[in-house]
Amino acid sequence: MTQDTPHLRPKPEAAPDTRPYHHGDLRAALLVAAEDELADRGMEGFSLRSVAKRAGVSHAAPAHHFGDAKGLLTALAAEGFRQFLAAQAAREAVAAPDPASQLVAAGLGYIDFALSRPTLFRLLWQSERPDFSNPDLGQAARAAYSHLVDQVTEAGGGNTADEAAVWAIAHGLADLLAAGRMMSVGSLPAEARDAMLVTIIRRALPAP
Amino acid sequence: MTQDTPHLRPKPEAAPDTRPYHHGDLRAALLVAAEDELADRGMEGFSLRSVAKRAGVSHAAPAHHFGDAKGLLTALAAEGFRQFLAAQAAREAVAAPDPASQLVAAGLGYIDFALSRPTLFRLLWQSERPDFSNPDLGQAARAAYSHLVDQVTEAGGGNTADEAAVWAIAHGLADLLAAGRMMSVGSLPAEARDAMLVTIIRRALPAP
DNA sequence: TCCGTATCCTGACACTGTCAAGATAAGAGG
DNA sequence: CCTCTTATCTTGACAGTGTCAGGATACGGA
Repeated sequence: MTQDTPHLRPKPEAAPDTRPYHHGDLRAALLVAAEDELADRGMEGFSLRSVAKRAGVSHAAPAHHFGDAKGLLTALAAEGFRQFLAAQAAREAVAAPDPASQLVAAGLGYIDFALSRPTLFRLLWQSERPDFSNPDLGQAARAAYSHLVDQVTEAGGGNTADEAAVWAIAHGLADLLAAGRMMSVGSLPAEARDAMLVTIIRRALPAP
Repeated sequence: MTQDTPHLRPKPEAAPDTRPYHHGDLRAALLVAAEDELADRGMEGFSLRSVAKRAGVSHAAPAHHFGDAKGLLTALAAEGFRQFLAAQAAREAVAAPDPASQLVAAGLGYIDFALSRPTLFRLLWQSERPDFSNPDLGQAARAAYSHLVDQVTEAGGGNTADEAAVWAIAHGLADLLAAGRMMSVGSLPAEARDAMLVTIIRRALPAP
């Protein structure tokens, strides 16, 4: 949900030409700005001062809401994990109700998320910047894992190998496609690409 | 901006500064120092000045050999891809000679590399810092991909889905294990872990 | 109304990467 | 042996970064 930041965002009845001293909902605005920053400059070009500038606020303002940069990225990662689960749920909602189809749909949602928000995907899975001992983030991350385990169990798998195989193949596809490294699949048109992904993911499913 | 910082740096005339003005093989030393830096401080804590300090050289010395930080990381990534292939070759050398076993061995080598050098693995596959249009790096990266395609072809698979499935499952396992996210597999003792990985990778192999 | 306090700003510091200019050593040609 | 050229390395500077300290502002009760 990248917003286009056209101009100021005053409360409708506020003074039109002067930005109020108090932002109103700076915390949410900073999270939006942080995701825009990640999308624009990548994980390694991320700058806290630039995020503050995007939100139209001084360079030290984020500290009051998030402590430091790690705190901001921790909050963003927690929100990201929730949206990550939502992307899977969106695919599951339009898939056949049998467990195997639901599991494949979850894999497609996994990949959808990585393709539509590649840098946020990296923040969740590969970055060392979020604080994963944070309770909120830890809970959000565990929820994602639990969802996988539940789906595999319902699809008939019960052991470690079943879980790991499905997880690894979905994650591997997501990561390689998000990084633009798997062009043989990534350059296909959306429909053909989805069909290909379904074929691949089905290989890792527990044998019936 | 520390202009009047007291430089308490007594260059001892009496004490022999045995370090010669010219290093001798600074380029190689910087590559070693850079990998140490990545291993110690992670991808996001990497500092060019710190690398120079590790090599016992001034902060601007790396510029002459690599241009800028991107240049250093590009050279390191090229070297990394060659070691990445070497890790696969090491596993292949001790595996059965049939194509399927060789392909599984390559997958184990893929994972070995990610586990023994996790940050370097990220530099190769997820970082935006290396310049992948660099000829040397491009060639090294293509060699890794060609090796995969060759192995899959010999193992009887010929289509895109075959290649992608094996690649994705090896890469997914490597990335999740290197990040410490797949503890159900990662916490196993080495021998049991390898057996588990073989079981998982075989699922993605082309059907005979 | 008034005041406590959450919110936000300004200024400073130690870092970072990169550029410019000078110092030093190695090697080639006489 | 002596100069000259060139590659190598150092020093110093600048803008940008994250974070801390202290001051300014305005919201929300009392």
